[in-house]
Amino acid sequence: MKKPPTIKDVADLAKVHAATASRALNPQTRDKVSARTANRVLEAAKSLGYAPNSAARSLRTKTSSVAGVIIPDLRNPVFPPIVRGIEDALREAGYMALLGNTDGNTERENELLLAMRGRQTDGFILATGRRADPAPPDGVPTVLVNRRTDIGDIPSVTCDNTAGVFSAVRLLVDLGHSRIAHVAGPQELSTGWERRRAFLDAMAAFDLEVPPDRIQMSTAFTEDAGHIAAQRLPVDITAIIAGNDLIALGCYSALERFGLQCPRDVSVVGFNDIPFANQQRPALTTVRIPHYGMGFESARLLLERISAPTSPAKRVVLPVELIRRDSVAPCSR
Amino acid sequence: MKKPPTIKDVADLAKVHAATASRALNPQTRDKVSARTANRVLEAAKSLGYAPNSAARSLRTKTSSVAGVIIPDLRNPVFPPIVRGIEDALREAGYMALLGNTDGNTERENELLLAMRGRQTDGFILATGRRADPAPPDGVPTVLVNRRTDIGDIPSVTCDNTAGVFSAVRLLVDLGHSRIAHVAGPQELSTGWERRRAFLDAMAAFDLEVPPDRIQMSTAFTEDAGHIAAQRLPVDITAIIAGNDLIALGCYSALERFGLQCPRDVSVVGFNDIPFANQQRPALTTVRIPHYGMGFESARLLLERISAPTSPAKRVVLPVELIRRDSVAPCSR
DNA sequence: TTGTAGGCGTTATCAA
DNA sequence: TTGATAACGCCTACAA
Repeated sequence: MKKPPTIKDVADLAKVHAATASRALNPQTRDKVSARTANRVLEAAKSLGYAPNSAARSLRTKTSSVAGVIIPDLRNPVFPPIVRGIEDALREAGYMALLGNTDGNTERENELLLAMRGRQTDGFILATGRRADPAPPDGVPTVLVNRRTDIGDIPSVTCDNTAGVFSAVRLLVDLGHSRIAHVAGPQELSTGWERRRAFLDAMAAFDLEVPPDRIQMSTAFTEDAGHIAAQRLPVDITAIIAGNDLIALGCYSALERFGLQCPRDVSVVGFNDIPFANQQRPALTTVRIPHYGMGFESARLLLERISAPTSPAKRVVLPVELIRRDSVAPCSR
Repeated sequence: MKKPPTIKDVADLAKVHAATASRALNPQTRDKVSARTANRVLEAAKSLGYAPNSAARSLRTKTSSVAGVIIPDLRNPVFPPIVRGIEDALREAGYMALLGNTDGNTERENELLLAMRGRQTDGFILATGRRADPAPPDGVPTVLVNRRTDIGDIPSVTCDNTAGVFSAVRLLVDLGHSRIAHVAGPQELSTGWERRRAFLDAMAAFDLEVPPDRIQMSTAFTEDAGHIAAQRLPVDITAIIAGNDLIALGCYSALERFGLQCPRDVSVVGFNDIPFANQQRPALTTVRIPHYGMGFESARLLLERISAPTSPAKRVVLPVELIRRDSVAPCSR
């Protein structure tokens, strides 16, 4: 178990001084070195399998090229592609991701933020979407993904929830539906709140009534919670827009329980287009959101902020796409 | 945005030398300092909001309390729960996870290993293990999860693929099947190889023939690859054991294409029990593996190795469970 | 273009 | 028990 090579080893092998090796190794300063020496150094580095010691570099430069990524739970199917997108964008810039799960627990989130900041994290990407979250640790660049705060003081990357719900409502209206219900996600999360908001706006735009009992709150973005909430809906509805796909699946099972068939009796639209949405019976009509792209963009935005921390807080909104499958049909009642 | 306090600031405030402050702050060495001074230092630290600079500490101690986790692709549904388990176990020990995806690309894997090692990673958990992978070069503690090498020189956490396949074969045999086929995963991966091996052994144990064309290789653990491989199977088979669930879904669509019904004409068994396996039509019978537990155990094992690097390489094998659903039925032919 | 020197914050070793 | 000192590996003025 020998110790990894240092820049000194590389320099010795290339017969230059460590300072020169440093300049040759760093693309930023490479042009302050003759091309010939630079090549020699680069080759020496490769032959030794040299990797810069980032602790030393961090100590010197006060940056770590590491971003903290904090999400509620990786097992929620929306997050893997987001995290993957983040990682790909970070990698392009030589950054890596420190990952942490909070299970929606604020205390744990704060612990994680503290622990990561102690590890010299250059910035944070948070997907832990409460609407009223306190501003993150000051001075450390932060970007929100898939959520945003009510006051727009933190840069964020979200998808166009409003347009997505509007297109779903429009589709149902075009199919003749008017008694449309909404099983909303948790209202303390920006996604749950925005989609309910958009639902009300869209229904109003189409001059359709929404009696209070046609909106039921699901306590979580899960199939079980959706099932429970859907059972409270009145029986005269002909279509449901669900807060997300898992809630939509909960609606499926609730309908089944009431002896109703989808889409014959009730149409259902989800949100997210998770994997396997197209394999459900019936295949789920849903609003596809660009998970990977949102992750990717959020990392780009973070990198931007890291290099220009005082730039104004952008809010990026990515377009969504309605994917029509078998869970919607013309209104029969 | 003023710079954070250093140990020197704490020492000055407590009127001691920095070295003493360091001893007082570190629980390990606290007893080398008088209780009175220790208290003074601790209070000074708190009042300044002191947090140690982990870059400096890493530089000095060569440890970082960070583990590198390298997987092929987070979007593959088996990995999120594994990674989550890893993270939970690491957190218990004050560790964090640096995550990297390789897409099965060896070059990228080496890049990642290098970059992570440069970041002072204390150890690695690899879920990318090809069977013939050489040991990681440089004595950095490493654990494989969900994979292992043919020579057992690297600690690993896997599930009992052999028992899983045996129980699947037994179920099918009990249902009267004898012309059982296997759509195997990639043979350079230990999971693909072990399951095929176990299939042959199990069939032999039940005195059943396996003509060569009843084993077809899938080039990847994906639905598409499974579909393609399944199309090459002879038509007289009455049951398929798939290398994993995604391959099993590929078998579903291949059967459909041949006008065969599952389970009426052909029974299908998968492996892994990914989310939504129970929502397929028909609901997939499969071998459930303890994803989260494997991740958790692998992190525990890594921590063990970090504290005792020369201990013998354990190989942990976790039990699996056959989940019977609607994709198997008594043999009708 | 290259070398020299100093310091980032912490901790381990040695001396008092 | 405490203090002084050096060193971890890298980067960057500054000097040559």
